[in-house]
Amino acid sequence: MRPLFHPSIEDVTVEAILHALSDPVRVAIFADIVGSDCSQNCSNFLNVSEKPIPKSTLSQHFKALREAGLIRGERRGVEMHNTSRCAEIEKRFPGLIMAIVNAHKVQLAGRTAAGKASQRKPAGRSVRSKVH
Amino acid sequence: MRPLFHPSIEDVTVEAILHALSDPVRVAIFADIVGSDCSQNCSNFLNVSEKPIPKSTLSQHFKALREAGLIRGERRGVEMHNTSRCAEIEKRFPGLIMAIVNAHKVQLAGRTAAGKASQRKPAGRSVRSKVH
DNA sequence: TCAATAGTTCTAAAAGTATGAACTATTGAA
DNA sequence: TTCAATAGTTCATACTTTTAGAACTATTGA
Repeated sequence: MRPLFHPSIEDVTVEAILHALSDPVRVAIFADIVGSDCSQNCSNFLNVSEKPIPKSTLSQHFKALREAGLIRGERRGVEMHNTSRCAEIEKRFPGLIMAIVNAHKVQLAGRTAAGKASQRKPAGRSVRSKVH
Repeated sequence: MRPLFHPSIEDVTVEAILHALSDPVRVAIFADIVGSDCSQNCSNFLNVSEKPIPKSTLSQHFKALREAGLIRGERRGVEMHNTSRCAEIEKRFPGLIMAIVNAHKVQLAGRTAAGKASQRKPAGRSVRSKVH
């Protein structure tokens, strides 16, 4: 178990950030870490989606967020303590994180409203499970 | 050759936008379309990267941008006319596109400066070609 | 009608992602 | 201590997505 890799802020790229946050599970995790910016560990996120997510998958998602420079993971005894690197990223790419987190709120609000109004499922196809 | 698909603005998702713009070639294309928001066709982009990009790949990139709702493609005689859907997206997700395009400018500026100062290649590993 | 041009679609290979199983590290009890 | 429990990582492999050459389609102008 080699120590976790965290890129230094100059090595953080927009592409990596966008890629990391283009996955619904990862934004959910990230939004949560940003929201309550304190103790957060993997097992809290076993149910971010409808289906429970296997822990190996979750671990990979955390790795993706870490390596994109979005979060910092630190071992606290037996579990993991994750914090967002918002402040650093804000300096490097002003407004980026805010805009993305905001857009997600808008989208979620829209979906909730639509669901309440007509009890239908969201129309948008998932990026990941799209059939070509 | 079925007519090109364009999602209606309500069906555009943040995930799809981020995913589309998490590819260096696609942001380059998109930034270009946004910048000079007029006639733009695929063959103008055969050299956006160091290596020339095959036209089938380019076509797929344009498709990705279209299906994410970022651009609109319209046939103009023998070639394609692409325009950004920034205005619509700005209404749905205020500030999102601006922040992303901006972040890319910052990154590009940083890389150019670093290159001029020390003639070294950018340190960041590509998201796409990362070895695990 | 035909050649040239611009782009799409098809297909197979390459790259990336998900997940069960095995493994590692830390803690707190017996 | 030693050991079981807990939390997370790594490995192997199946599955999905992306890439790019080849074949195809649509439009134009000679």
